This record gives sequence, structure tokens and C-alpha cells, in this order.
Amino acid sequence: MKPSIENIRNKLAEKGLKVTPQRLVILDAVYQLGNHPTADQIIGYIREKNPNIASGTVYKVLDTLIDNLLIKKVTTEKNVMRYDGMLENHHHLYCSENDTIEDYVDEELDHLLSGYFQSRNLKGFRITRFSLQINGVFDKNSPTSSDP
Amino acid sequence: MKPSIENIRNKLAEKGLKVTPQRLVILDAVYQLGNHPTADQIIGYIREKNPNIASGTVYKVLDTLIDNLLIKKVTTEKNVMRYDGMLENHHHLYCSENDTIEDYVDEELDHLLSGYFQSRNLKGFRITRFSLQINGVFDKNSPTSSDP
DNA sequence: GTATGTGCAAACTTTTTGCACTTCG
DNA sequence: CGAAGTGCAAAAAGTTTGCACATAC
Repeated sequence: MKPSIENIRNKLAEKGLKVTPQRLVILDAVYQLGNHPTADQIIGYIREKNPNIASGTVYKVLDTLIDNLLIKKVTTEKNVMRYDGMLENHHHLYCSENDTIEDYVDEELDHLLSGYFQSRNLKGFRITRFSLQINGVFDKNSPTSSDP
Repeated sequence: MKPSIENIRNKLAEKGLKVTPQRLVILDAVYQLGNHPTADQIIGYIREKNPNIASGTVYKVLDTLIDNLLIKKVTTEKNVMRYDGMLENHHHLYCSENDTIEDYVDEELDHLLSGYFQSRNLKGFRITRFSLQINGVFDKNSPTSSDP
């Protein structure tokens, strides 16, 4: 599932980016950490094995990866940026209880939405993409939306 | 359309908040500025007529207003918070070209979405609300989504 | 009068920047 | 070798905090 280092090397090369150890390790960290890590979490993770990396470098590399469409930014209500290695069209489940963000892939929803906006053209606005922020709470009891 | 000062006074009082000049002027600024202002824009606007307000106060008041459900935060890809005086359920049009965010009210869309998620229950996640981020560009030519 | 709110200035967190040095290709 | 990338340390930007003073109710 998670791309191998060799795989990551290719992704960088395909974009014409120089393959540096820092870039490998940063992109790998985004994949390994999975749950939409902050820059800080990425730095922490990397420094375990690679204590010499500069935080400025991490920010620069993350920006480069974003510019080259290898990762995406995820907006949050806190003022920290979070990063996402998933590139396919998807939405997000925001859980306020423990600040987690889960990817939510739902092609049927995508079709529903694009169909909706195709008929109902927003005049003066050309849509490039959309994503649904779904807020709520993860719940161990898996309740239905209608509790007694 | 925009609430009068008297109206704002009532909103604060209804929530059991003390009606201070700072709160009046800050909430008024959010309404007047309209387009999802940043704290900085709010401070700038207020200082024109009221140069003595402290920025710490503005942040504290904004937090109070959020806690009391008088305004909402709007997330952005930049790391600045933006504030929104519109409370009704709505979505946002993000225009990357000039960093504007427009409110988008569409009850039909709301019904479509809540209907969709009622049937298709996300197991383990209790949805409290959702909002659609619609990214794109405002365009003077009002093109359809299917250009030749 | 008292709980609540404000001003101020300092501190904190996150992110950006500039420049000499290094490295990938 | 040369263009591109990194480290470092300083600083910018945005926001939070603590505490003495002020004010709404």
C-alpha cells in the first residue's frame, strides 16, 4: 500500500526533481505517518533516524512537493498546516474529539456532486474541484443517525 | 441586511455577554467587512475609528464570539484564520486567483447531501455537520463547464 | 460591588527567508 | 561543473497569555 523508497524515488524523478535523501525521507514520512501529519510531526518522525535535518528544509521540501502535485495541504481549524499524501479525489472526516482527519473516498458521492453542479451551473464561477468537509465524532458504538 | 448596532447589542445580550464597545465594534466589523475577513483586516478596519483597541482584545473577543455561536471560523490553505458572520448552513466558493471566499447557500444541495448520508450511514462516525469547499475561479465570461 | 472584560507587552508557535555551503545529475 | 537543494540562524507572521486596570450590570 505505502509506496516503497524505490517508488518514491521514481515519483520525484518523474517530476524532474533531484532525488535527495531529504526529499526521500520527507515524502516517506508523509506516507508512513498517514494521518495528515503536521510539519512538526514530520520533523519529529524524521529526526529519529536523521537528526541533522533542518526544519527550514522540511518546509521547503513540503512546498516543493505541493507545487509538484506529490502531496496536498489539508486545511484545519487550528492554525497548523497538515499534509496529505493521498492524491485521488477524496473528502475528509474531521473528528473534533481527537483532532483526527480521515480520508473518505466515495466515488458515488463524487458523481452525485459533479452531476448536481453540471446541471446547476454557478454563473461566473468555474469549478476546478470540490471537497466535502464532514465534521463529526468517531464513535465506538457505531450508532445510526437516529438514536432512540 | 447587515445587522444594526442595536441588533448587534441584542445578539450579545441574548448570549449573556456583556455589551462592551469593543465587542460591538468587532462584531460590526465582521458584518461590514463581509468577505470572511482575517483578524488583521478586522483590526485595521476598527482602528480607523477606534485606534486604541488592542489586537489581543480582538482575538479574545473573536474567540468569545465563536464560543457563543455568533460567528464562525473559516479554514483556508494559508495559515491565517478567517471569520464569518453568516450562521445559516452554507458552503464556500474559494477563488484561488484573488483569495476570496464567497458564501454559497443552496438548500437543495443540503437536502441532497443529508439524504445521501442518511441512507449510506458511515459506520463509526456520527456526522454533526458538513460543508462543501468549492474551489475554482471567478470568471467574467461565465462559461459553462463544457467548453468546446 | 463584583464578575467580567480590556490593554499592554511579552512570549509562543508556526512558517519563511537569505546566504554560504553542499550535492545531484 | 553548474544548477538545484540544504543547513542554519535569524526574523516574520499570526496568535496566545498574564496581569493590572477598567467597566457593565
